Amino acid sequence: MTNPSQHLKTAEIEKISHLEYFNIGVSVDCVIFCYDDKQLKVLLIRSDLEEFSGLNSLLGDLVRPDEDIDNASYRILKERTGMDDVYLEQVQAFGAIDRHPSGRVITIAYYSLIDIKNHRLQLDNNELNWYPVSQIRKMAFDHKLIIDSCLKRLQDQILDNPIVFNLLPHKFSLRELQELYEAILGVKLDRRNFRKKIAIKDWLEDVGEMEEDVPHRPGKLYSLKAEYRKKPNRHKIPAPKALTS
Amino acid sequence: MTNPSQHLKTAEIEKISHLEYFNIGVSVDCVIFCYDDKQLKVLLIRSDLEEFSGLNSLLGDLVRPDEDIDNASYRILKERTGMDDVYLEQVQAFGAIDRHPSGRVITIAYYSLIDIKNHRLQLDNNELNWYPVSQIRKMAFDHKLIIDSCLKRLQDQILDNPIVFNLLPHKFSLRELQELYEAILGVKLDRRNFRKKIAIKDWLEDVGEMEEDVPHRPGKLYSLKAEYRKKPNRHKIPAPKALTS
DNA sequence: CCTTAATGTGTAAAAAGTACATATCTTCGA
DNA sequence: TCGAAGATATGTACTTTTTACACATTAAGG
Repeated sequence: MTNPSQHLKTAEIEKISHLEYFNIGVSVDCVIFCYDDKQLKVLLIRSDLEEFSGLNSLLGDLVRPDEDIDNASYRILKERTGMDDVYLEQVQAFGAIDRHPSGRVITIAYYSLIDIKNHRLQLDNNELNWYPVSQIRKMAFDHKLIIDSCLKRLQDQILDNPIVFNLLPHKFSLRELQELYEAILGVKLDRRNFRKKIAIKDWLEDVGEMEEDVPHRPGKLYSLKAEYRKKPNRHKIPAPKALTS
Repeated sequence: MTNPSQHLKTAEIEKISHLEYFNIGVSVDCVIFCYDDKQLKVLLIRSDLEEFSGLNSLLGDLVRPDEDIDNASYRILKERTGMDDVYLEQVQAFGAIDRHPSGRVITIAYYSLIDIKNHRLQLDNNELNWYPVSQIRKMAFDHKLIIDSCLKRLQDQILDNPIVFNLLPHKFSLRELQELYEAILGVKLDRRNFRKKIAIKDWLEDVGEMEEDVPHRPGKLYSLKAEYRKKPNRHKIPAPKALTS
């Protein structure tokens, strides 16, 4: 009737850590969304595992023992995209026994929203590319499942929380915003009803400018009100804590 | 630009598993809800860690290397309550560096809904008890945070999904159901509007019986329609898979 | 048999969501 | 420079959902 995970004293951890319990790897996988060419896209990399040759996988890495899991996902994002002020949110853990062909690795899935226009990242590396979510089929590992879970979470959140603006430039037109919602939700929306709904939320302010270089009548530009634009916490990597091992 | 978690070949895993990366423990913690005495309660155990002396903690355990994380939470529930056909759902992982005083342990939180009336479990062990959610203050580890997250998830789900019935006996009155919703959501509901809303969902069927032994006019009894009563998947513990270690 | 305490039920008003059409502005090409 | 094309901007009637609210009925208990 006691709880082994509580029971562990320092000495005991040392004793068993290299035996049964601590033989599980923990990784973080990031579903990095962007909005480009009127499509919701995800950043994927060609898998370098033989078992998954020809398939893509998410960006991920093992969590370091002295690293918070949120920080691990920020680190991956920073390493891959160079960006560090991004929206990131944990979705859930995936822990099927055979999800990793090389051993037991439990992964924690995060999704991220970035503005591709502001941060043009170097994709010279042709192993790393953006793929439209709607066209993603087979993936390495359980990554298709992870993407689906993250997309669903995103869809559930955009109606109540002003988060999609992380996918857009600072200034945008209502048409762009509507097309983004349509891309995420996978439905067509009525323009007048959409504008009414957005107006009620009172998230936006008119920046007093108009679209430029569009081949039609330009629309007004808006931006998210500052009060909703709160930066995510700075995720400094803290000094390593003295560990027991 | 490569992904260490993918890179791992069997030999490499063996080489590093006892070094840096695999020195993280993975546990599962269960927020086991029941409904009793018109209150939502959680099953807690007195912590046996010195650091948390006098505090309660959730029921949890380390995940075994050959065990699916969902199965780990079922195992804990089975061990602690004797029940194995329960509603269980993962919420998220908690992975702050210093959340466990004895070392690095990442935990995955689940919540569970059980009907205390049907399965009277032996609480002779006075280290293990039910506590009203509304009265829980300080907890061992980050378990207060975990309980709050699980409660929020539960609150978000009960309006759309017929899951609260896992907390009730097979037959129940609409008053009992309403009181349960009130206990979970922490608000008072209007009786007529509540009944209308439940009627629209069409989840219930009249069992043709009345309450008994109540000190007032008895109400009709209802039960959840069979089509919504789908048992959770049987979670057999699978044969251990050959592992690399 | 009278009191108490709960069950059971409907309607009107307000709010939110949906369907839908016309005038205006800018570009572009004839 | 004029007209056509294509997008912006906007309001209203209709439907659905949500909310607020009161009274007759039933069984238990003294």
